[in-house]
Amino acid sequence: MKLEFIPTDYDYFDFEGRNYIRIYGRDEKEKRICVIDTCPIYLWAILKKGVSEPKIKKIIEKIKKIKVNIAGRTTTIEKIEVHNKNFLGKEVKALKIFATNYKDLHEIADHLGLPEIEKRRGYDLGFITHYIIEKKIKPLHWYEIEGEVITGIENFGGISEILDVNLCIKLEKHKEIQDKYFSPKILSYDIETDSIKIGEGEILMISLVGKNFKKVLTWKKANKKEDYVEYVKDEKELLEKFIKYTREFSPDFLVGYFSDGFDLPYLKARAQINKVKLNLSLDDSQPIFSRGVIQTAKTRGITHIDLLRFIRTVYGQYMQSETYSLNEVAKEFLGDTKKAFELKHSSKILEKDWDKYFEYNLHDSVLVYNLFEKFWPDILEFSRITREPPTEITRIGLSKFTESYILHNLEKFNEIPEKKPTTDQLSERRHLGHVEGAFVLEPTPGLYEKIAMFDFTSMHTSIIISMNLSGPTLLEKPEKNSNSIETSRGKFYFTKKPGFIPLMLKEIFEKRKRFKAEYKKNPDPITKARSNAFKVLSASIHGYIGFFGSRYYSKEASASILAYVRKFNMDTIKKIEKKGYKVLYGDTDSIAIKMNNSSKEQIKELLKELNSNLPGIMELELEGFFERGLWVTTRSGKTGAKKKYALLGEDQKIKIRGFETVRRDWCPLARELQNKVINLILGDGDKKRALEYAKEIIKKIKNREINKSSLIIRSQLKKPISEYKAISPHVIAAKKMRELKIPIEHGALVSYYVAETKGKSKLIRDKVKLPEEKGEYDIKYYLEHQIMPAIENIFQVFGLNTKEMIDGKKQMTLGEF
DNA sequence: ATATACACGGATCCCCTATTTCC
DNA sequence: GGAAATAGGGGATCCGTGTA
Repeated sequence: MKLEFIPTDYDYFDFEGRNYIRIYGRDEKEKRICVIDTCPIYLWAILKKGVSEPKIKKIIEKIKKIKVNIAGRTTTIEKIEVHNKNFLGKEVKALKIFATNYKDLHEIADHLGLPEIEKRRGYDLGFITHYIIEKKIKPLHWYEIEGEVITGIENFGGISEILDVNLCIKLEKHKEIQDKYFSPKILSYDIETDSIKIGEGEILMISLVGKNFKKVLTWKKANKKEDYVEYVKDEKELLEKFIKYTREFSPDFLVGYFSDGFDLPYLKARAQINKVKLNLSLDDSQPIFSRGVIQTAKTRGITHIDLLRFIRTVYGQYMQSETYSLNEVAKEFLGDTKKAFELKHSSKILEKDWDKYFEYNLHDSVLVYNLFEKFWPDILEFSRITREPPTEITRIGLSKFTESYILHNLEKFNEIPEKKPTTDQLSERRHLGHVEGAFVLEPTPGLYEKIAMFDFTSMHTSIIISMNLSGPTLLEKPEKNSNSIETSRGKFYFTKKPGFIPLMLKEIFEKRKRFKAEYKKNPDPITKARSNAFKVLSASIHGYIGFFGSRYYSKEASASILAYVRKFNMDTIKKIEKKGYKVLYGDTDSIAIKMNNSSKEQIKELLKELNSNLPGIMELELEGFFERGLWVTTRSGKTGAKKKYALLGEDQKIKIRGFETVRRDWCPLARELQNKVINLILGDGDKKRALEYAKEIIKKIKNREINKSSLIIRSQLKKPISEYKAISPHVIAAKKMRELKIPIEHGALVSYYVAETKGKSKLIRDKVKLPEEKGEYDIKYYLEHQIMPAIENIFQVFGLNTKEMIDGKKQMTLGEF
């Protein structure tokens, strides 16, 4: 049997003591295929230098006798080969030890404590990763495969009987073929329940949305019945129908939003109560829940994806949304929002409102479906680039992205993979403390005209590549013809012989450049996603090297990268100043210059000259020209504030960084006022209006004319309530919520306002009230702690003392500017 | 536990000293 | 009169959220 095949998911099973992989996917006719295969299973034993040939032979004989008995199976050594390999960039002689079961490699490694063996590696990758590296059947690539169709009970104990696929094939041959379009079958779902606590209330309804498929399953009958609503008898039937429809639709991806943490655990809990088997996987198994801090719920074949987790890791840092609620995220990426519906306990929902609830529930699944379509190119590209299946890459963090890429690309360098750090190493690394980071130039507060902004293109990345920085390229002692850098942890030397990490990064960097250009020439979601995936990967390597949990961790390399970052930025600033320009500000990789009377051409000429002196692939770029820029003092008023500025672009767009107006832990009133003030000053140059506007707001606060919703302060609970050492206002708000039985877990966003209270306490936390709580807002607090701090420093730039603004003792005139 | 460091700024914590209160 | 309680100042620390 010969067919075209694209893998979407992998799992594995044991048969007669050996590991077999199961690859789920589709053929060119969109039929469901399961491919069964196995691969050589082995680990590496790196030999000490200078072990003689006869000695090696002896060791091999010894190792061959190793037998491991675990969990009722016996794993034996199949064969041993001697190879010349590289480990951390150095040539080594290593034994490739083949065994029958991947899970037992760890145990075998424990039996290899021979004096001639230096290190044991390559047994901790996970069998699926190992298989993909070994056989190169990568997720979401097309293959022409040949194999025997498995039928009947003889093969693997009747596996084909259980699997709900069109065809089950034992792989014999495979060949990667030219990429072609693949559109996965998607089914999104969302549940509505009577309690937010997992399993505590009944599931009221479940919506399902796929291509040409819309359904809301419910046991609650309403007045008006839309076509998509299907009534069932009770919760048990609701669950059964959900499973039935899902299996019938047979999607590649079953997609939810926060469904690892809510929908699927809830379904599991209710299924248990109702004695229903939640067999959503193609092998008839139930979702597997892992115990980690963030719960995951994995299914096989019909792959469960929690879209929230992917969006959070990949786009979190770049998102405008202040929360990860489906509503905000959908608004940002789709321009669509949830249907308005006030969630209540089912007993309190009026008869006439149920059909609205159904519509609301359906629309949530529609949003999730559309979001998945939007992010599918990203999932596809990340999966292809890191060679890990979607079920993994939608759940891992940035360090794992990088690590997967490295592990899957080691072969080109003949490298043996480094192992994960042990618990001891982890605590040791964590105790090393921080390395000195980037340099930030203190600005002189003021309003400036005509500004040019320079920045280094992918600064950390280009430094790693240009200076050949990484753990394996670090030299133990100084050598001639090496790069060296003075850091806070001493002077470090790096070989000039290109290391595999800088080389890999160079490839990523060049691909990123190429795909970015491709995207600009031919903008479509795929080229955009590809460009973005390489951008994320490229930007994460530096963090990965400095991350204590990584396989290729190096504090020395991390310190050196940052030392170079400081050096290049400071040197460039000095050179610019030498040319007679004033440098207004600089942060890490950026430099803001006052243009004075220079033309744009002259600035570009300066840039060209600066670039001619930069090493390797390093490049300084023109970020843009700006008409005006505003820098303020810190609250103490003694120094210029870093990481806080506003720029007016030539396109009249205002770019605000760091100011309270961009921070979600300030009340909307203060944020909007500050935004308005900055806009008036920067855009129209209208200080008078800005001042008047501020005064108006102050008056309104005093007269209690401000709507409470403008005064709500939001803050995230970053850990369990009990772990807080300092009981701050938002912790009190969280405690209040808990008292009201509103489920509150860490990670939740807490809202509150500061109210006037009778008590004498000066602590703000004693004035905290929840938004629903009755009370009058505290005029003094909002004036002194929200409004004034947001605008004071800005007016101060113009020499205006705002101290008297609140009590209005002194009438301010424009003359004071 | 799940990429890094720098930075701001609010609020509380904590220690010290001065003042007030209580017996 | 003397001990204990309280107030207030100020630096240290905690905490969340930004920038890069």
